[in-house]
Amino acid sequence: MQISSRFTMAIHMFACIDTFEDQKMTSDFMAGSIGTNPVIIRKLLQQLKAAGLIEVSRGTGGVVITKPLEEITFLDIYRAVECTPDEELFHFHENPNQKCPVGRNIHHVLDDKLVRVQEAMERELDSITLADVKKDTEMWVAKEQ
Amino acid sequence: MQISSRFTMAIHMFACIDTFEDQKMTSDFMAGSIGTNPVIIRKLLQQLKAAGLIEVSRGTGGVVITKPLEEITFLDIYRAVECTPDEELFHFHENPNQKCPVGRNIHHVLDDKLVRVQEAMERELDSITLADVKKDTEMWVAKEQ
DNA sequence: ATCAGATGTAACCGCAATGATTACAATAAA
DNA sequence: TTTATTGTAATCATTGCGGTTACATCTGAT
Repeated sequence: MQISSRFTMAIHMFACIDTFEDQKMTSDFMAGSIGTNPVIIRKLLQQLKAAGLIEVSRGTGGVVITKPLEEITFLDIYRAVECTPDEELFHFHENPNQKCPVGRNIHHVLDDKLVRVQEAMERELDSITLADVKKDTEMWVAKEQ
Repeated sequence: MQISSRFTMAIHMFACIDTFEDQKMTSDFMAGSIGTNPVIIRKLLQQLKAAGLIEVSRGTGGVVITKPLEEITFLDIYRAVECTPDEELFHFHENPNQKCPVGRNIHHVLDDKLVRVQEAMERELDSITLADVKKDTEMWVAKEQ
């Protein structure tokens, strides 16, 4: 299974908010840039707001990023929009047979290994920030000229 | 989204095949240990066979692991049973607006970063082998005495 | 006070993947 | 030939995703 496109959409949203800093950013505008529906954007806005990453102005519209870009990591965004049960990357089969020596111990054997994999992934997510996105966006846009 | 339980089920299957090496291993037995249906097991057997990790004896039953356990990594198993489109961990939103400077460049900006995260995860998956599982299974089973 | 333009949110829809289940043909060995 | 097993198709319920419509709510401007 893949990580849902909410993650890349959320990063795209931040890129819009920052790139068009001088304009009032609306869910309609972002939906247009991302190629989706404004309601999808508003749901993501709520998730990002709940995570404390943005503030949204009701009625008037407009979004403000609440922290410096270098303090918002991909992991922050991933956790904000990816609703994984118990934050667990791996779904463990739920009824191993306790009467079988393998079934009885499979969790003991695997849990730490799965955690290692998840942590490796999260470490890398945590090492990338929106400042990196800003820098590279500006670079690619400049390259267009 | 979570990685499907096929992954932990497949590892559990290998643990069964190895632990009960002296017995003929059937899909019924493994289904009993894992707590699922024999048909689920047989589909997984087909995927593991297609990946060249096992051989299955039709008619009579029985499974043979085709390589030394230390040569089968979690990444091998992950790739065998987890059917992700194009092996891509992240699902990218599909219609970024080419008329918007952000939408036009978002792939350029993000692709390498997403690859870094995926590679970090796969590197860790590749560092764990079935030999590790065998060792720890034996340890935990011994601890029961 | 009203209006225009936003957000917030509920209620659906269609689609796809997962895991489970039944059924049965094909196979191999006793 | 019988028996046990695999291979596989068909079906099902559930879940999550992404999309869409509808509408209440809010805010600032006129």
